[in-house]
Amino acid sequence: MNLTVAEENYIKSIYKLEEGAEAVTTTGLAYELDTKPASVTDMAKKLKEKKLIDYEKYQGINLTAEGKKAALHIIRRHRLWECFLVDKLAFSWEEVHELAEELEHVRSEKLIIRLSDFLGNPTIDPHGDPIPDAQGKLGKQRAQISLDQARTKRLEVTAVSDKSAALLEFLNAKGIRLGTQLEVIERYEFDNSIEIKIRNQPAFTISEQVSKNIMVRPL
Amino acid sequence: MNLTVAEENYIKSIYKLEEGAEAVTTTGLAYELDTKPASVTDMAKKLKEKKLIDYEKYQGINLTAEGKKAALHIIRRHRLWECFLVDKLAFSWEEVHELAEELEHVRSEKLIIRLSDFLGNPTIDPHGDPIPDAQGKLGKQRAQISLDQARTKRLEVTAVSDKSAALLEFLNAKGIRLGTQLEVIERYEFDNSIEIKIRNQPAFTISEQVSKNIMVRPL
DNA sequence: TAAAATGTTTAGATTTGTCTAACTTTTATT
DNA sequence: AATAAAAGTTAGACAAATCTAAACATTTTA
Repeated sequence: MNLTVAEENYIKSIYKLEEGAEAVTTTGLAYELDTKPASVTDMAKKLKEKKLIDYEKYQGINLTAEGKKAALHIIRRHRLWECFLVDKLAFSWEEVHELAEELEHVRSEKLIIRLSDFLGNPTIDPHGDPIPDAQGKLGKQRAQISLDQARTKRLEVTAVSDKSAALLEFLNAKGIRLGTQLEVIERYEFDNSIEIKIRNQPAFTISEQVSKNIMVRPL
Repeated sequence: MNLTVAEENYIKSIYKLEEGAEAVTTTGLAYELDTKPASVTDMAKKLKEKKLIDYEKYQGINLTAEGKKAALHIIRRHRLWECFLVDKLAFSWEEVHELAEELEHVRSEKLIIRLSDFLGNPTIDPHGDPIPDAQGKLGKQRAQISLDQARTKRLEVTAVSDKSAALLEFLNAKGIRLGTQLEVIERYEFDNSIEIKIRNQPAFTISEQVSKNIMVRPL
């Protein structure tokens, strides 16, 4: 299956939205891809033709098995390049998403296998997301929960679900990275903000916007 | 200056043909890019508009100073990726050209600077070609001469000018790589073939086709 | 349940890069 | 120098990916 860059981006975004359990709507996908609903409808017809998605007029979009497999291969490439950029070229986690968006479209099975070997076949990327293997299989993911939903006091950061430079820079500034251990001091119901503390540093408060995107596991 | 992938490929090919001292003709460029003369004429108008080439109807194509600078940056990216593929991912020299053709179009100054650092700021690529620096400057190139024109008996291979997998695989098979020391045993005028010997191995004959593409320096 | 609001699709246009076929200019040949 | 051949250009078409504006379908809400 030979996909264009645009097709690959659609497949990846559909996969992402499907994971979030929402039905994939024309508008939602347009928003995700920063394009217009009309463009999504056009592309949906093409991807249906290629049997990568199930699509009926007005009925939303879903990946077929084949589409899912394609998505996992693209995601594998993306996450391996992110590892390369952080581990080998010393980029910080907020810089790599954009670059990996471009590198991921270089299609060579051999390149990706060698890159993975070179990196020591990593299983998670710099944001804590799991890397599919060469067959497109995702290792069973540790049960993750977002910080705003966690109900224990002591937690460890396992991933970040929003990869925007803005959020990641904020987390850098606060000293929050993968593996950081947190203690929840207080939850404020009126705005769902949370007061947290890292080690012996002074406590600080983060908004629901932020805590929703921090994935944690209980300690 | 923001170039499309197609524009970058044109600029790179024009640079290559200009180096070969030939005037860059519509047909020659079409052949180099595996496209049609009509397409070249179309693109020439665009590149002239962007002031990257000098072009007048029927008068051939030449890079402007700005065009040359752009070309050198693209070539820098290409050659650095080739180094990465060979040095870090253990690809052989005949495999990397194609992959680098894709990787070179990821435009990020920072990425390329870091990649270069990571590789130890190499100055020649796996085919013996010099790598332009971050300012687009080419280190003064060692005077190179092709094997078919060399007139001394003992020579060292410094570069290969044709990067096709076919030629490079042939050279692999014969044990010819960068740095290989050769002795010319005989030159046959009727077909310009050359009999050469490596170390203590048996002599063998190569065609003019091949010897034209092996760059050497006298020992 | 009918009207309004929201969401989706279609139709037609645009941009980029390409092509073929016809035409023009330049170069080579007699 | 006239003409033939080669090289280069133009015109018009096409595919991919996008857009706007208008039409259509579904969902919400009053």
